[in-house]
Amino acid sequence: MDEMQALDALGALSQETRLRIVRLLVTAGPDGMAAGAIGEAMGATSSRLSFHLTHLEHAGLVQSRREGRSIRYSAAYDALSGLIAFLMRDCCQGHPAVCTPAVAALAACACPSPEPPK
Amino acid sequence: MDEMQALDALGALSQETRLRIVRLLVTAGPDGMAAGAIGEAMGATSSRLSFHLTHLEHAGLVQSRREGRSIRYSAAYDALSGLIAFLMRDCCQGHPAVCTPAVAALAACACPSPEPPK
DNA sequence: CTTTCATCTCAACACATCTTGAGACATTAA
DNA sequence: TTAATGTCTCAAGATGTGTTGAGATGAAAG
Repeated sequence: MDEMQALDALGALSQETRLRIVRLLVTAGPDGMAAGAIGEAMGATSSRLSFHLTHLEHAGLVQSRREGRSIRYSAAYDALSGLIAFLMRDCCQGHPAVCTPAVAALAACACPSPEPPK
Repeated sequence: MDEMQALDALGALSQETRLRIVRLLVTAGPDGMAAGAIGEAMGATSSRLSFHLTHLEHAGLVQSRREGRSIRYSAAYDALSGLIAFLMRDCCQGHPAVCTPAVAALAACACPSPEPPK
């Protein structure tokens, strides 16, 4: 991810409705959700929702596919991890004061670590 | 870091000038840089620079202290790591597809890992 | 083909953001 | 005090963003 993509992604995520959409789609899994279901969960009108979904798609953070009458949106996991990696690489140059606590916080969350302790 | 702080931080970073200022200040170290030196590095007028620095300070991403005639700005490392941790926790709930590659990308960068292999 | 359903597109408006230039404020030196 | 330096504040204008409502499009059912 280059700087321009990162700026787009950051801008897309810096809006309450869009951040919540991404959160919803990440937890929804790779199959994603139909636009209607997202709108219901967000309490958004169809045109408002369409505006934000288009914005997120242009920023590369979600992807869409038609399925019958509805359109399913799903999180672009690679773009999200790319953004986080960009922030860490960009911030961490010689300064682990940023990355070390961030990774430590991740270890304390429910996610499996890169090397699961199985 | 809660959602509102994260939105502020994401919005602050989603602007080219401000993202570059943060990058500059992170690499400048804890002592930071005087506003004038930042402006020179960015090629920005004093009022434009002041606008962006104030924006970043309100978002909690930088801090300032007066030093003689000049004002030194420095990166708020804790806020930056807090933002990254927020993104990972928020994105990673049950979905290591985001966090695992991000942490792996970090390991490939010049930064010391949380458990240095010394 | 017509209807229905799901979603998108468009124009309009309000509001926020970024940039600029002029000037104010605070700090130091003469 | 006066002058010089470094930075901030303010108002104005251009541009960008988010919301709404009305209507268009596309897909499936009758």
